[in-house]
Amino acid sequence: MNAPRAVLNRDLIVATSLRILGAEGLDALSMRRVAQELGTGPASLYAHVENKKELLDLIYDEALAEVRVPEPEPERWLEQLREMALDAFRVLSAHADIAKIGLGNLPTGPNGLRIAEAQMAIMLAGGVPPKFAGIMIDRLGLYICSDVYEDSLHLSRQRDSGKELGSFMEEFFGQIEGFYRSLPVDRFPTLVAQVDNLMDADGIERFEFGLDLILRGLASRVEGADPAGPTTKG
Amino acid sequence: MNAPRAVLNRDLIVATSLRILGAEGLDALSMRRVAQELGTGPASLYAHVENKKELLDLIYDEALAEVRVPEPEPERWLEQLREMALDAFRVLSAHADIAKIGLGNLPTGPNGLRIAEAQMAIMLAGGVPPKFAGIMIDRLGLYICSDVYEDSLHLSRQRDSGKELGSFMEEFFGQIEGFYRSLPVDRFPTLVAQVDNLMDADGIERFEFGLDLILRGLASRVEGADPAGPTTKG
DNA sequence: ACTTAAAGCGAACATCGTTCTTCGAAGGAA
DNA sequence: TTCCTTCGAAGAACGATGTTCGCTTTAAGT
Repeated sequence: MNAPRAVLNRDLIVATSLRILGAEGLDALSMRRVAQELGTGPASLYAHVENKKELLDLIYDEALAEVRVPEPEPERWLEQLREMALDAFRVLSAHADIAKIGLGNLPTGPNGLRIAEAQMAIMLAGGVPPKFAGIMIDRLGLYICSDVYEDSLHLSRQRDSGKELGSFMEEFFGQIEGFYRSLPVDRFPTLVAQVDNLMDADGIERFEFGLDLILRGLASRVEGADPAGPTTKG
Repeated sequence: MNAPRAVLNRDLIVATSLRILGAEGLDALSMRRVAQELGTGPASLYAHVENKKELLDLIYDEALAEVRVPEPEPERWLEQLREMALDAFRVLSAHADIAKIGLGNLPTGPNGLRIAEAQMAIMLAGGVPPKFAGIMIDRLGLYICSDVYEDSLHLSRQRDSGKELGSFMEEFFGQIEGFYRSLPVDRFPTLVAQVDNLMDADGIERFEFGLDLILRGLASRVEGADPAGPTTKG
């Protein structure tokens, strides 16, 4: 019986984990589940990976590989920053609740560094003061990750409920809306009156709104930049 | 033997949990730990609390009780919004890593609602379009919670290391800085050149910078507001 | 061919959240 | 007072988790 040895390796473990994450979510991504998928036991994984945290960091950076980075065009620096943020949002959203891993971990993997390098280059080319650019990388990453993470919690709840996405969201937000409407008007007059404005706007809309605020704020601190920001919609 | 019965109740459990959270962190806050502190077993808690998630939601709202809310002054709406955000940041930071609970949970507790009501009232008084105000409450809450959460991860790591806070932070960021400096210059030229600008600025400074961006961005979308934002520092 | 270093892997440990089940005491009704 | 109902207290256990220990098996080096 010449069963092939050394079938296990780091890349295979990472790829398998990423597949499980996408299909079943972060809660289902246990060491045992990964091992099971590879036809072995959990102990076998520890020869290739320090611990679970390292494995998570690895699959996070692996997911970031899909984020595209452009060559800096000084005239379009704000638009480029915006495009990169939207692309990162798209990629992270596509990998379900991976954003939880990125929250609070500054980028040390090759792809995280690649993205940070591109952001820094774009901002410096655009004339953003280096000190601002340094903090901006941090703030942008935090905003993107936290927003995707928030969305992922809804998806996780939907997965647990077993319902179909559309009907689940409808029911979920319907309940929230009903809750807000049932609040005592004397204590929360403004909130109750504005329920509609609290509830409309879906995920991507909210993300773009906040991103636009941040970029407008940055532009207002950079000399020569259009204070109206990259978009003028609304 | 008139041993007092019914020593357990919701408020006592919440208060005890909040004390453990502050002293030992979120990781140490298990149902068993809370029960032990109350001299009983974990099963006893379930008579007063649905499950752990509900308990966490309760202590989160309890912590929010410390956030002060002002009467709206239409002329100072941006400053008031800023003051509330800083106050919430202060309160959440004081309760260690409680911010993780608030991430992704829209406010349904009495204190969360009280804060949202005040924010909405301030913005409407200041002339912010209701649709913007609705999203702003969401975006501000997300920004505050995610930033405090990021900080709490550092504190958690420091707690596990057993070291004193100052020396831990110094060592931690020293390692990160060293790592960045050791990167290959040909692949990450801009990043390596700007290490100093990536690392300076401590927690509160970063938070205020991002908050300022968001508020400037909002001001630029509201007619009649000062496009330079609430502060002009930097 | 023999040695050695390391991967594979079953079993176990210490946790965790939660549930089942039993016990006991408070409070109302007769 | 005495009985009965109700519900909180709590021990034990279930199924999971991340991780470690120790043994076996294999591949590579000399």
